[in-house]
Amino acid sequence: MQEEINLTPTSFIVLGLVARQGSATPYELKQVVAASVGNFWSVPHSQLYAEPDRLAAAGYLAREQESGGLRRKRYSLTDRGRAALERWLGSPSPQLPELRDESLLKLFFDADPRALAAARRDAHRAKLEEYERRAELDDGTGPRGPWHALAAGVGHEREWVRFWSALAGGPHR
Amino acid sequence: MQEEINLTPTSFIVLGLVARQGSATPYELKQVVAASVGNFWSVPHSQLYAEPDRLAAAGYLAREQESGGLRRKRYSLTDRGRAALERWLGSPSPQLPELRDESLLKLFFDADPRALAAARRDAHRAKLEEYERRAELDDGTGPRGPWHALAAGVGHEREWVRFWSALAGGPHR
DNA sequence: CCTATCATGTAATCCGTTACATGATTAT
DNA sequence: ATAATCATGTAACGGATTACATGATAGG
Repeated sequence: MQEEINLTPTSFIVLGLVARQGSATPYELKQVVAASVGNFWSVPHSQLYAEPDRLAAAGYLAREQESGGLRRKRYSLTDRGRAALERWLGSPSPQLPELRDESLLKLFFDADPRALAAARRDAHRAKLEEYERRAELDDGTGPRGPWHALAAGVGHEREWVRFWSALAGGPHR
Repeated sequence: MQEEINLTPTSFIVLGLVARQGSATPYELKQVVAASVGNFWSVPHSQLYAEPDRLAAAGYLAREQESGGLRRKRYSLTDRGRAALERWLGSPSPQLPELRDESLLKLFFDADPRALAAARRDAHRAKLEEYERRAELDDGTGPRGPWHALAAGVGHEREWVRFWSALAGGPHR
């Protein structure tokens, strides 16, 4: 009777955000994804409508129809969902993530480094500055997870600014 | 008569490798992907059978059946394929890549940082050492693209070793 | 000779992307 | 009022992953 599904990272983004909010509608998920985790793992809004239903069908979320005018669907964690989230949080991730940077592919296949590098440097610089601004706003209250993730993002962007800058500036061939 | 397809990064990996090799069979592609670009953008072998056919149907690759015992399919670039590859190499990549690091998701959702960090640090350290070994082997001949990509990988892994080490070692909460 | 691994594919499923669509709010 | 944007979805398609399958080669 309960559908068997396998849980993807998208699933855990939904479960994690619903856990943090207590309950959420797809549109609320869209908002909070955009403002937080979407910076390093974005989810198109259509998924934020489809995925909660998938999770509900498998018993990880409870779904209630609001009775008000919009009759929106609101989701909250079931015990099963909370357990799955906890298990995931406690388990190691065996695979290293892949870069999957299209510019790096182009570089690999001998695109002109100078031409690539300047644009990439600027793009990463802009992202870096955005993160740094955001980091300044953090007041130290609230969960530490997002703060750590932000710190990771800063380091990451900084490294890429370094790499592409070096390539844009100095090198010979 | 010619199918319309849109070209994904996987397409360009195939086109780029076929260009570099002159011609290739799916199995050869599998080998060379594993040894090179697969380090930062892997492609499952089934795709390396399907994708060349897709590209051939759209006129980007020519396909010939070998007459020998195995009758393997061998692909080579058409003018159309070469043009598409060149166009791609010369165009900028507008989007910044996303991290999509599952460990970072867990960190974001308040998994225990210490537990995560030690394992991540070691994994990235191993990858870093592999890259550094490979970099030593490079003799400076051959195309510069892969060399640059390797340098990027070294910087990237080094940064992650730094980040996770800091998290595993010092921090307080 | 037998077994394990290499080599070479095909098939099914499914998640994710993209496009389409429409009612509600806000701005002008 | 009208236009624009916000809010809330649905539908179609396709590429990617996973699983299945089988012939060749090499090791024991």
